[in-house]
Amino acid sequence: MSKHKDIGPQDEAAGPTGRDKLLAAALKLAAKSRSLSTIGVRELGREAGLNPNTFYRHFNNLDDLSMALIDKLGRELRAPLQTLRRSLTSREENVVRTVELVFDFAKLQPEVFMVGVRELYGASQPVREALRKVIDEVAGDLAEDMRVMEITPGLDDRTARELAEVVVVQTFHSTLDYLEHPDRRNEILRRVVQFINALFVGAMAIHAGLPLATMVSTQKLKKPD
Amino acid sequence: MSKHKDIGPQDEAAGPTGRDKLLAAALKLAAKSRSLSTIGVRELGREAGLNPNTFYRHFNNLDDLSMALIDKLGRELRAPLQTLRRSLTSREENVVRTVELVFDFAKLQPEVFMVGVRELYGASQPVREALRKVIDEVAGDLAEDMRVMEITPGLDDRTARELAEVVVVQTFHSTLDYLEHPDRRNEILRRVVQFINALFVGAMAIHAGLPLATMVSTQKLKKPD
DNA sequence: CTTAATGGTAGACACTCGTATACAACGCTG
DNA sequence: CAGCGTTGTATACGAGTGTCTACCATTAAG
Repeated sequence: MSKHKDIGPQDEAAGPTGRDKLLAAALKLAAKSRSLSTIGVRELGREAGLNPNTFYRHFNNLDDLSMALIDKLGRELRAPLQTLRRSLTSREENVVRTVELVFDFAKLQPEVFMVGVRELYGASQPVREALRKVIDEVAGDLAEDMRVMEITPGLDDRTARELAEVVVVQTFHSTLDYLEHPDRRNEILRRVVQFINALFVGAMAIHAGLPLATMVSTQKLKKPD
Repeated sequence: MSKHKDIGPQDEAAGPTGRDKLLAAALKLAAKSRSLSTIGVRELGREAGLNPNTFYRHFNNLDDLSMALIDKLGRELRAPLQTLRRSLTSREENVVRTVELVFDFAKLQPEVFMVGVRELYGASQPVREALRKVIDEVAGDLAEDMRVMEITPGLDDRTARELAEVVVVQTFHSTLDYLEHPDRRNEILRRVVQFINALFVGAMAIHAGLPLATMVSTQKLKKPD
């Protein structure tokens, strides 16, 4: 039914391999309805326009397929982020630009993000761990940014790393809200940026020597009335 | 085939109603393996020691059961938090105590938390919304705390409310890590408290217009598309 | 031309599943 | 007593599932 022997100058666009078809189908199904681990092999084949058994030619488990999908996700997300990092010279715009990039990416590939965030708390432990690893890597990139561009000067590496992790997780979660509520996108972007800024400022203020007792009561930081 | 005619004195501990059995079974199954929406009616009846069809005597859907479960979760979580709030007089210990209470509660009822956080990003939209509502309520309580105890004096209500929300969500997420890694619990508790403190301090510093804040908070938003 | 590997198909087996219908035991209330 | 709503059971049907075995088509190597 398909003539995939079309050797053109630069084809492959019209003839994705069965494996890719299955991956795309899994993404589509997972985004639309349920979680990855609950998709059926037959359902998958149906969506991909393939025989159910073809699945086993390429994967052993659904977990196997999931891991392949996460690999793809990690590669597709991290690359543009690193590219952006190289293009940003002024530290003032770093946070906003980065969050904007993530959100733009989410708009372009909504399924990837929906599935990714969802599976972060999903049933399969291997999948969860693989996703944590992706997040760890992105957080590592961000921490490196923070250090090189002196976004949080003076902060020790460990704290910076912990901050980066929280920021990344929070941003990813917000992505879901961002996708689900197109009418509130500016509001959501504003909140995330505000959150990140507050977090950075607070961490540095604490690190700059404010005693912990005053931290919570904060009478020293008097209001500007 | 079964002699279920074993009536105790007149307690209810030995004889919970079928509805409760089903709820407990659902919690157990959802915590152990998959998400709520993927549990089978038959599986549920089996776990509860009941006939599959008994399910339909009490619920219409799995979503129906899920909502009942979330109601229970909300009630069981919010009450002790409010009790604790009344017992705390010194504002210095408020943050730590509250987080500790949540974590203790999580240790007592791990399944509830696991399922709750998981379903926050699950397949069923009604369930997601119900859980958001629970989080909103807890965040409302926290915001009220912050206002009354002057934890973040001078901060406008809206910002305080947004902070509270982020804090609650982050704490809930951390609960999963807390449960999954018993060896790292002190570390996780420390991180959450540090995170909350940094967030509060940073928000107030920005609000107070401290020069420290200008380093990272002067970024401008790109114009929306 | 033979051979083998790779990717895809077809059919079949033994399940599990949701749900419909019918039936039994119970506590009410009359 | 009868009547009735509630809760739980037994059975059965059709649909969907994972996976096994066998078969076909294309490609590349010998």
